[in-house]
Order: sequence, then structure tokens, then C-alpha cells
Amino acid sequence: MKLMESGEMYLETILVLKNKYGYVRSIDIAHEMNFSKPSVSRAIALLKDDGYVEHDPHGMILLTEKGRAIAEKIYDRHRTLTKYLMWLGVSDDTAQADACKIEHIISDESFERIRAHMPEEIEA
Amino acid sequence: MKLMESGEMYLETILVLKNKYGYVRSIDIAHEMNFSKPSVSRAIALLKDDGYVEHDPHGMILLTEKGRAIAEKIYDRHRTLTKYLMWLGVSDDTAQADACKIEHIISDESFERIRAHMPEEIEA
DNA sequence: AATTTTTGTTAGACTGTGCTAAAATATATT
DNA sequence: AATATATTTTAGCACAGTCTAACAAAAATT
Repeated sequence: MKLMESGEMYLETILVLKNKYGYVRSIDIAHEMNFSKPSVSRAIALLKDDGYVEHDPHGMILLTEKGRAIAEKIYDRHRTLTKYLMWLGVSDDTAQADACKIEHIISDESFERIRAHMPEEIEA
Repeated sequence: MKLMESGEMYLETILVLKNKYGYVRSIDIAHEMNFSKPSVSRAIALLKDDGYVEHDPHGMILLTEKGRAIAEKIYDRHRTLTKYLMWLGVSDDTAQADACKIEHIISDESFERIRAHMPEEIEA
């Protein structure tokens, strides 16, 4: 099954939380994304069914190889697009918000052209 | 009610078809967007309820003031973003496809910064 | 005028993704 | 150990937006 924008957001959030705290629980994702616990519980179950995440022996949420690849890709896009927009003069908050939407829908081709267009010194 | 991405696409398509053929019927929208007739029929009914479109005496679909304003805005973004991506070296098809998605989600602030960043001679 | 074709609508299903309420489970405190 | 708190899951609802099947209405052809 093809991963939707929502699934990508969960994976990205798991990566970010893991980097920040060293572990990730459902409740942490719920707080971070401002979603209800049941919404997260269900989303994680679906991501698990499709092999993007798994639970470790302590019940913590881990990205699989497959899940991590996507999370890294989206997170890289997020940082690069945010920096790009800020370089163009967009405010921090707006750049973050727009990057967060564009990161899911832009083609590899366009993204790479944008990255190539950025001055080296501000690359992510 | 807030207009969603889907509604914006219908309005933009109506504007484009009107410019191209002088009139717009449901069936034309269905062909242009590759949606079924019932999907278009329902979408138009909702846009009509919310005052974005109306039917003329011959049953042709017209944009209201409110609908046209949105359609023009989205179409302007479409052309500008397409040209921008092509200026960065993205192929025509990909630029079109990406513009078509980004046009609905980008903030006014980011869009204006992008437009300002374009060389004058290729502005829409 | 009758028939065929085209166009539009109604009815109902399905998917993705959010929600609340309540139950189950796990963890922490007394 | 018993109780309280925190976390996760189950069950069921809502909404946007697509679809197909079938019907109704309008337009074109014979």
C-alpha cells in the first residue's frame, strides 16, 4: 500500500522524537503532533502492518529500515525547504509550516533543482 | 465553509475551460479532470451552495465574483510556480504537476517571496 | 414524432484520517 | 498488595472526496 502524507508525517515525527529523547512512545507522538491517542494508536498499527515501524521488547516504537529511509528523506526535505524559504526572506514560522506541507508533495526532480539553486553556505 | 484543495481545483479548471471554450459544462470538467460525472455533479452542487459558482439560463456553469477571485488567484500561482520551477531547470511536465499541488498549500508570504526572486523577464 | 445519444443527478459504497467515550493494560505510589 | 495514575487499544462516529450503477432529462438524429 502506498504511504500517504499522513504516514510520512508520523515517520518523520518518530525520527525527530527518537533523536530528541532516545525513545518514542505513542503518547509522545500524540503530544508532538497534537493528535488524540487513539488516532496515533491506529496510525502506528497501520504503519506496523506495512512494515514501516515495529515495537521493541519494552513497547517503544522503532523505525524499520524501510520506515527510516522515508523518515530521513522527508526530514531532509523539511530542513532544506525551510532553509530555502528563509533564504528567500520568508519568516521562520511560515517557512516551517510551508516546508511541512511541500515536503510531501514535491517531486524528486523539483526538490533537487531547488537544492542545487541554494548557495552552498546555507545548505542543510 | 472553508474551501479545500479539491474545490480550488474545480474553480481553477472552470476558469481555464471558460477561457478556452467560452462555456463550461459538468461533462467538460469531468473530461478535463478525469473524474466521473457524479463526482463533478456533486462538487459543483457544493460549490453552488457556498456561492462560488452558479448556472446560467442555459445550464452553463459560471463563476461568481467570489469564485472567480479564488480561481484567478490559484491560476496565477499555477503559472508563476510552473515558470519558476522551469527556470530552475525542472522539465515542463514535472513543473506543471508540482505547481498544481503547491499552488493550493503555499502561504501568501512564501509565494510572494518566490515571485520576487524570479527574474523580471520570465514573470507570468 | 419517435428513437438514440448525450448529459446530469440520485443513491449508496469506500477510503483516509481525524475524533470521543470507554475498556484494557501497564506503571507508579502508598 | 492495593490503589491510583498513565498509557494504549477498541468501538464507533464524522467528514471530504472519490467511485459505480441506475435513473432522469435534454439534445440530436432519423
